[in-house]
Amino acid sequence: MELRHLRYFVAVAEELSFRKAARRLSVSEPAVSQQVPDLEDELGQKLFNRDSRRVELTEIGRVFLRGARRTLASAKEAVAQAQEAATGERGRLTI
Amino acid sequence: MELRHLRYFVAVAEELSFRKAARRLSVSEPAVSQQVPDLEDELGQKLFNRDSRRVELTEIGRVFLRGARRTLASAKEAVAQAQEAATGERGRLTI
DNA sequence: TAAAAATACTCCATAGGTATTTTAT
DNA sequence: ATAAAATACCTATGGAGTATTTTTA
Repeated sequence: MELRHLRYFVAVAEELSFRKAARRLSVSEPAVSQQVPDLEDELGQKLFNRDSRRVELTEIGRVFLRGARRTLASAKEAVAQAQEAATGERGRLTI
Repeated sequence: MELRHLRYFVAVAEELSFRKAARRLSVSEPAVSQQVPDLEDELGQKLFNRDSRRVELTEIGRVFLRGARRTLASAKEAVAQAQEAATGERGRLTI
């Protein structure tokens, strides 16, 4: 599992559409149609109920969505904290 | 940035050795020697001071280590929660 | 000179694209 | 008939391996 899987999953969960998620992610729809099932296979759990007409989160998908968002936010924060630490360090050095 | 970068970074940070980290990750040392600088490049920050003799975390590396661990733990927990939800759901259905 | 990281190179797995098919309304 | 997901197929990016070089204590 990589952050890419989580990014794609969250986009589909928020758009409730593979096409719209793909557009938002700036990738093709088949790329999303590949990665989401890959993630489901790795988890061994269906995250969406879907047919050609509607996409909806499963109960497990709703649970995983919280964890996926939390993880992506954590990654983002880790980067931000490193940047802040760098700024702080530079500040200390150049004073 | 992908979870792979964080896994490799944390392994090096804990082993303070690219070789030992590679062994622990069951990959070759050059794989680690490639991914860690890739991560540093993406962050725009050095995470380790290193020469052929010693590897040590930078101040920024120490900050990022906390975030990387937290993120990996979050990903792990997200999976665990999905599995637990699946177990609970199965339980409810089969009662 | 020994031990570890970095580099060079090669290979291949897979992410992603285009085209097409399937499916449900 | 339409719209969206799934599938087929192909390409190419980049992750990873082996061999080698560089570095420094």
